[in-house]
Amino acid sequence: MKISAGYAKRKQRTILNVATDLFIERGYDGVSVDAIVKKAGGSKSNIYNYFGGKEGLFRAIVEDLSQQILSPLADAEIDSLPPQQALNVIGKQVLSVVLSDRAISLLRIVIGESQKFPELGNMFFTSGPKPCYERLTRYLEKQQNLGKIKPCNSQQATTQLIGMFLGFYQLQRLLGIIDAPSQEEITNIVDDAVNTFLEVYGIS
Amino acid sequence: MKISAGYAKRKQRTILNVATDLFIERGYDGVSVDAIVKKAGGSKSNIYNYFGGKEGLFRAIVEDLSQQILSPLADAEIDSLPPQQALNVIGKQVLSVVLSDRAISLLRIVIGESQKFPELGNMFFTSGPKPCYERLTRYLEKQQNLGKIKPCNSQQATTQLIGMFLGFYQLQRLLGIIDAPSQEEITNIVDDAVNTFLEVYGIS
DNA sequence: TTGCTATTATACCATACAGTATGGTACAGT
DNA sequence: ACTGTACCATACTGTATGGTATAATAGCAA
Repeated sequence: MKISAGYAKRKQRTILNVATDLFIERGYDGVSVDAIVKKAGGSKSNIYNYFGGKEGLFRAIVEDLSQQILSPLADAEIDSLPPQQALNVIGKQVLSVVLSDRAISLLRIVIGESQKFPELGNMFFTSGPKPCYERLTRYLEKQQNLGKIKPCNSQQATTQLIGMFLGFYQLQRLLGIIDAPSQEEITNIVDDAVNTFLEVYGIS
Repeated sequence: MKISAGYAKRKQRTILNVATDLFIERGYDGVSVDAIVKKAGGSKSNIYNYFGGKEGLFRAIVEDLSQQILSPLADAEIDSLPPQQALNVIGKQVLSVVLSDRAISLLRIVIGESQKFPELGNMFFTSGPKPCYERLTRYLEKQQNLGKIKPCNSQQATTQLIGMFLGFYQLQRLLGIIDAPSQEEITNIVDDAVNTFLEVYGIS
C-alpha cells in the first residue's frame, strides 16, 4: 500500500525531532502547529495525517522521548555486584539521567500538562522510575537472602535510598534554582548516600 | 485620594480568590481573563487597573498562595525538642504540607510555567522549602554541639533526611500517580525515615 | 444639589491559533 | 506516457484571547 513508505517514515522522524525540540523549549501551548511545519518543512497535512493533530503529535513525542531518555534507568547491570558497588553504580545512573537537562525539561512538560494529558504521568513513570525502583527492590531482597545486608523492608529501604539520591536536588532542578550537577558532584552525593544507607542496612 | 479604598481592597481580594481557584484548577493558559471577570463580577478594567494585566494577576496569586501554603513549613517549633521528637514533628509538618492537594497543584503550575515566569521558582522555594531546610540545618548543628548527635556535615544530613521524607512520594504526586497520603501513612513514612536517620547520626 | 472619581457593562480591535479545503506537483508502478 | 497516491504550499474558517476604549452608572465630598 504505502508506495513511498521510506519517505513517509523519514518525514515522520523529521517532524518528531523538530517538534520535540520546540516542545521541550517552549512547552505545549508555546508551540503552534505552524511553527512546527515551518521548521520541519512540508505542510500541515502531514501532522494531521501522521499524528491526528497537535495532541496526537504531542503524545507521540512524550512517549518517544520518555523511552529515549529514561530507559537507561532500568538498564544498569547490578545483579552480580556487591552492595557497595551496586548501589554506587545505580545511584550515579539515576542522578545523571534524572537530573540531566533533557530529563528535567521533559518532566516539566509532563507535570505541567498533566491536567490536559493525565495519562502521560503514568507513561513517564513506567518508562524509567518504576522499573528502576523495582529492580533495586529485587536486588535488595536478593542481598538479604544472601545475608549481605540486614533484613529489612526492601520497598521502604529502596524508597529511602532513592529519596536520598534525589533529595532536594530534583525539586530545585525543576524550579530552575540549580543547574545540572557535574559528574564530580554526582559522585559525592551518591557516595554519601550509599555510606549512610549501608551504615544502617549493611553488614559491617 | 482613594475615596472608597475599602471597596477596592475588597474587590481585589475577591478577584484574587476567584482567580486562584481557577488557575489552580485549569492552569495559566486554561483560564481566560473573561472567565475570571465573569466569576468575580465587575469588569475587566479592574484586573488591568489593580494588577496590570493577566500576568501581573498571576504573579500576585502565586506569591500570595506560596506564602499562604508554604509558610507553615518554617513555623515548626523544634529548637527545644530532642532529636527523635524534633525530626518527627518537622517531618510530619513537611509531608502534610508539601504533599497536600493544594501544594501539589501550586507546584505543578509553578513548574509548568517556569519558562514563562522564571522568577516564580525562586519565590516558591524561598517561601517555604528553603527556610525549612535552613532551620533544620541549624537545628542539627546545635544538636551536634550539644553532643546529642554525631558530628557530621549538617547540610548533607539535612538533604538526606528531607530526601527520605519526600522520597519518591513528591514525584509520584506531581505525576498524578498517587493521592495525598493519609495521616497514618505520613506517620509511618516519617517514623521510618527518622529511625534510619538516627541509626546513623544518633547517639545510642 | 453639584461635581468628581471609581466601577461597570459592553463593544471593539488585533492577533493568534487549530484545523480544513484546495489546487497543484513529484513520483512510483505499469 | 498514463494514473493514482502522497505530498506541498497556501489560503481560509471559525473561534478564542488579551487588551483597550467608551459610555453609562453609582457613590462620595462639598
